[in-house]
Amino acid sequence: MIKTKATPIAQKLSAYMTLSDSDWVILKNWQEQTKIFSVDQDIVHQGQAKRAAYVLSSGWVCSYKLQSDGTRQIVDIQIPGDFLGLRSAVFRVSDHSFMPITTVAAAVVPTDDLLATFSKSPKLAAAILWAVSRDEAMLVEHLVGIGRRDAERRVAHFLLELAARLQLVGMGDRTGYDCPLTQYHLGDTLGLSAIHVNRVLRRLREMEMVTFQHGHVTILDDERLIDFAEFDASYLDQMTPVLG
Amino acid sequence: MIKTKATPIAQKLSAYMTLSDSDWVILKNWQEQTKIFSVDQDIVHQGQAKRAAYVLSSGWVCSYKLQSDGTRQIVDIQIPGDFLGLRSAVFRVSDHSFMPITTVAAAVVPTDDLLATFSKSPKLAAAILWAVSRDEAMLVEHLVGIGRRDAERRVAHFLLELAARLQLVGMGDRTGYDCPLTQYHLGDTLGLSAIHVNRVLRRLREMEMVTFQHGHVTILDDERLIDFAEFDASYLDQMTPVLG
DNA sequence: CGTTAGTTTGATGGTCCTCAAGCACTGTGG
DNA sequence: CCACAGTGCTTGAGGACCATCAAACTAACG
Repeated sequence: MIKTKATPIAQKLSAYMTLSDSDWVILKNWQEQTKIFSVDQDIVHQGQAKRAAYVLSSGWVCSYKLQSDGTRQIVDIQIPGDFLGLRSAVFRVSDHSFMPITTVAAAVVPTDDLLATFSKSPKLAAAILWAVSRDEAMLVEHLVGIGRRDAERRVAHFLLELAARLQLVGMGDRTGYDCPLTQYHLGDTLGLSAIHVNRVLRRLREMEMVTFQHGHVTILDDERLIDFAEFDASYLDQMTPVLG
Repeated sequence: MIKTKATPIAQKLSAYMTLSDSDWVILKNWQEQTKIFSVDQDIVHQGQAKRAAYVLSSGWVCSYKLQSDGTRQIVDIQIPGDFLGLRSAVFRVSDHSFMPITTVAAAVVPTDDLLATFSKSPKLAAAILWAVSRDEAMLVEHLVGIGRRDAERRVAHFLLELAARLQLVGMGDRTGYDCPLTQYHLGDTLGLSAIHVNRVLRRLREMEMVTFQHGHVTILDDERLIDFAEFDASYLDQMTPVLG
């Protein structure tokens, strides 16, 4: 298999376990039907005749919940290689909404295909379950961050998590990554006001640990930042399966 | 089937879908091996020869994460009928820890039995997946609460969620329920200090909406409380399956 | 009857929000 | 080519919300 042509999802899953040739073909076939979403155009699932999940092939998405007073809580940020609406493909949940942050290309995976994959390749099924499990671990970490970390650690931790995730799909390295999020996105993700996010970013910059300017996150002092944020990446990659 | 002998898990799942006689038997068989945990004795999964999940039959548990500075974030509260360590039965995740809040009786469900159940009864499998999905919806709602609700709404919302969950297993009604949580538990769950929780509870009491005293939550004004907390129970029960 | 766990209240201060305004950059239409 | 609007970033001032420290009180329990 030619690795340079690997889709983000294939890159991500193969970092977790060795995929067989047929697995690669299955993942490649998922790319057949692709949808494009443009910015600020809500990705809606309701009322579709055929229920489907998506896999992001390019672009960023956020899943969020709106409250009656107009405030928004971003629950999760999706980057290429991430699933989108996997649960809502199986359950008719009144769940969160999705909104593209950039222009997005997403592969459509019909529920039937997904279930077929599960029976065709138990290994791939395990890999997908791993990805889902990882998402939930991130959700827990997110909760801990908002509940029990101060603003600076919260921002630092989030930027580091993004770094780790992006590296897995080849969209960044130890020195940094491109990031289309605005300070409003950061605020709504971390339970802070955008204004406070700005001040926090300034302080982190002054501490010469990380900068976030012009759509690019630059990690100046890897080690000190990780130490400061008490970032422990184990929740992202130390998950090994019992079965398979 | 005699409903009075129903276990909490059976009660909960049957509220969601009609279970066949054989399903009831499977659930009953899960009760064969039961473990007792006493208060403050951590429930640990690591290093066990045979991996297993638990189903709470009585007592309350909390799952939490500790931080290096000593603060604790409670991620979820488990009540009778809830699963415990379902994911960590399948994945070797470095996940959160569990601690009993009261003395706890938990049915041990070996991973093998669980997987066997999935193939034996697709309907029961769907019901279990529903329960898991519901847990994640609660996690999301928890995140939104901590991120974007003020302390009073946060407490009110949490007490209402507990009410709804407990009613499903017959441990409470519209007027209230017994609750073994301390104000420290509430604080660590909601990202508040226990002291502030106390003040908030006093205010809610003075507003004559809800009281929490002597281990009992009394809902004084159902309607006004729901309105105040902007509590929308749909994330708890409006989830219907696409399949099955 | 002393000990411990949990609740309650007061005082003080810090973190973070809100309001307000200025700045930089981008794309658009006259 | 430039005015202008729109979006996002930046900084300041003032204040609300909630944490922390301290201490008294109550209930449960051996």
